[in-house]
Amino acid sequence: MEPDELLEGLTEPQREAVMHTDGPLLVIAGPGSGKTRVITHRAAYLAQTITSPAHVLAITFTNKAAGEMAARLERLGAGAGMTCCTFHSLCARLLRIYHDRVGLKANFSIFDEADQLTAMKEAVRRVDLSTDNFPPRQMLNVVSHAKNRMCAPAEFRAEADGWQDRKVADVYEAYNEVLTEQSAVDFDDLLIKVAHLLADDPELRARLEDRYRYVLVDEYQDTNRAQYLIARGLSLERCNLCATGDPDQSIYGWRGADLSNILDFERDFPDARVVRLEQNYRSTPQILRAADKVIAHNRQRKIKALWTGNSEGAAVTVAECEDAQGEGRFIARRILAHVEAGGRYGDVAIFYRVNMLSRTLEDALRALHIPYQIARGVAFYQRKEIKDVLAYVKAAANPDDRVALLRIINTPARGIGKKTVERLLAGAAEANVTLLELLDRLETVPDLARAERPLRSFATLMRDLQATIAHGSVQDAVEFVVRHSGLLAMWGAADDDSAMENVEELINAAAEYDRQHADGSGSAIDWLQQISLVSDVDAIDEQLGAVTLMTLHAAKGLEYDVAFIAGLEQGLLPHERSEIERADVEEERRLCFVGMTRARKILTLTHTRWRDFRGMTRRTSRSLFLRELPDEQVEWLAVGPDGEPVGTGGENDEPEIPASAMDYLEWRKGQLVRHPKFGLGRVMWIQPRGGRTHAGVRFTAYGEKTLVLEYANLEVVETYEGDLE
DNA sequence: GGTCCAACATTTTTT
DNA sequence: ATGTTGGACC
Repeated sequence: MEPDELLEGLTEPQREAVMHTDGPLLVIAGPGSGKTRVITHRAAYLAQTITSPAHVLAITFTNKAAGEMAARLERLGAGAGMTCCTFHSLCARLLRIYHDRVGLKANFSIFDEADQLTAMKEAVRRVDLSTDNFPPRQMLNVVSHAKNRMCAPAEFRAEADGWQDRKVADVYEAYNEVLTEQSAVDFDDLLIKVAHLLADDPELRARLEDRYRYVLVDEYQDTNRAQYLIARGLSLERCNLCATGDPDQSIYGWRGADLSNILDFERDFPDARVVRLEQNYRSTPQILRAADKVIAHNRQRKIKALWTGNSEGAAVTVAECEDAQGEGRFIARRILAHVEAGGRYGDVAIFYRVNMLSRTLEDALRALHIPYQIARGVAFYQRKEIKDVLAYVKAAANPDDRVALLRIINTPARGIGKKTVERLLAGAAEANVTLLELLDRLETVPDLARAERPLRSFATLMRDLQATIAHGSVQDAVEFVVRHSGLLAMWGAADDDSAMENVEELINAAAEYDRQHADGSGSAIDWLQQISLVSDVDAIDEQLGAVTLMTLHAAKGLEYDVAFIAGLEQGLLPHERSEIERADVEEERRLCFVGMTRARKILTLTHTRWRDFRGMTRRTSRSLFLRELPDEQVEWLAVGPDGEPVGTGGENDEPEIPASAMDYLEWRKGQLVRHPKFGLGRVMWIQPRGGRTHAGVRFTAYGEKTLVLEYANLEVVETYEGDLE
């Protein structure tokens, strides 16, 4: 496509953004304002007018977005040679090249969450602390936060306030050591190591800036400090940084995203051009107005004038359902109605705040035979059988990766027990060799006794696997593991068909990778890297013709004709963590805003009166955000248990939220109670837990249920004339 | 050294 | 409710 053609059909501000070639550019783009189109056309325009594609770097938020951008560029005839990727994959690639400058080997591992947890446990133990007082999970959070702020252990210690903090600094330092020993990095390291590389090596920085002369960063509102430094580092001299984003869609503050990156862009680049895209081409006025009304309640916000020229559509619907099952049925029926009216399943998405909610929704969809897919790419790779297979490949590809090797040294059980492993670890530490190397000189390890024989055959297995990896395809490597590791026999013995099916899928994925790298550019390490960096949305397939389920976080950047948001309840959206721990209700509101603005034509928000949570039922109250909707053009429905509307909802008949536990001292074992939904029952047990009071109540009609007294809205029944049991 | 069961905490969101 | 962990037992 010719440069002029790239400008066709663009509005004035869009054209301005596309044609701004040199110098800093900030595009503040409201939802549905054609942002993707603008950055794609701008990248193509750059590549065709003043530089070659090889000098353009486009950084997106997910691999999927990167892939789509590459595909669009190709359609525009400007794709070849351009780099489209995420921050993480860019950094991983750079580190494969410049690994020695940051103390890594070329075949370094990328630790996923589970690996990180294992490493953290070791770190806590190593500094002689108890995992009870320093929970590894929590430590990882603290460390990740520090890393996102580019705060190294030494600085962390300098800021430390009190004994506890200093100990955490020790843990942080030890954790990094544990990773480095294994030539491993975590997700945050990918970013901060590259950020440091750029800061500490001016010559290399200049070379990279020359390589990537034009940098585009999408979803800039969700970048953290390290990502900011990388973007800045790559545009230090030429300042050819184009950032696009929307402060109202910043939803990753909990992950260290720093809104000031986008808010201070003009201060960072005083001569920055700022383009605002405020016209929405996506949604009906009803949807946009509702979303705008909600987001307007945020106080820390720059006012943005969202408007649309789209024609009027249906009112936004709010449905109050009895419980999660009713909610699922309601949504499923609506989807069916949409399809009966000529719509397609693929037009529809269901969003929710927490993954847990997908379960009942899935049940409801399945019951009505509605095809669906869940955006959950990572979940597949977290399955035990998949992790086991991958651990073999990892351990062979990076012999320093102790976490991987220890995972599989006795999986399946082959007679290498805890004692033996301890001896091996001690032997490896003493001889300063990797475990894998030690396996080739077992004679130096004392007291192996009957473990020696399995060790020798394990050593042979791993050597053969390494040879397969070196000479064969990725598929060969995976198949070698499945065939020779004994895993297959283990699943067979356990009658675990799903494990075998999943591994089949893994082999397919490996084969697909091989096909895409038929030119010999692939490697097992690269494949593993790709897997480490998949995101949930990467798994979704628009062509599938199925309803798509995903979290609100995953929904960013996507759009659907018909969108549902489930679970608009206090404690869920906004999530209770944000209400209590931090004053982050505004981020929750932005999340709600993101969800609402995904819809093109029909937006339906649902909530339930009762919600099951960790095995107990509790009364809910309507989300704050529902109260913030406009009065006009919102239809309030009350939905019966079967999922059919039974009237108008929206009245305020709700119980006032949490009464203190003190009010419930009257509850005793054996007490007769009446529940508004389950009817008559008897209290079987009471147990205070975490500031709430849990109780088991046996209902005449519904059997025994576990309830939270503070939420359950129970009524004491003093005398009862009838027959209870 | 391996297996099985019970107690326990837990997850909000994700590269 | 579900998954993990550690301890008892084979």
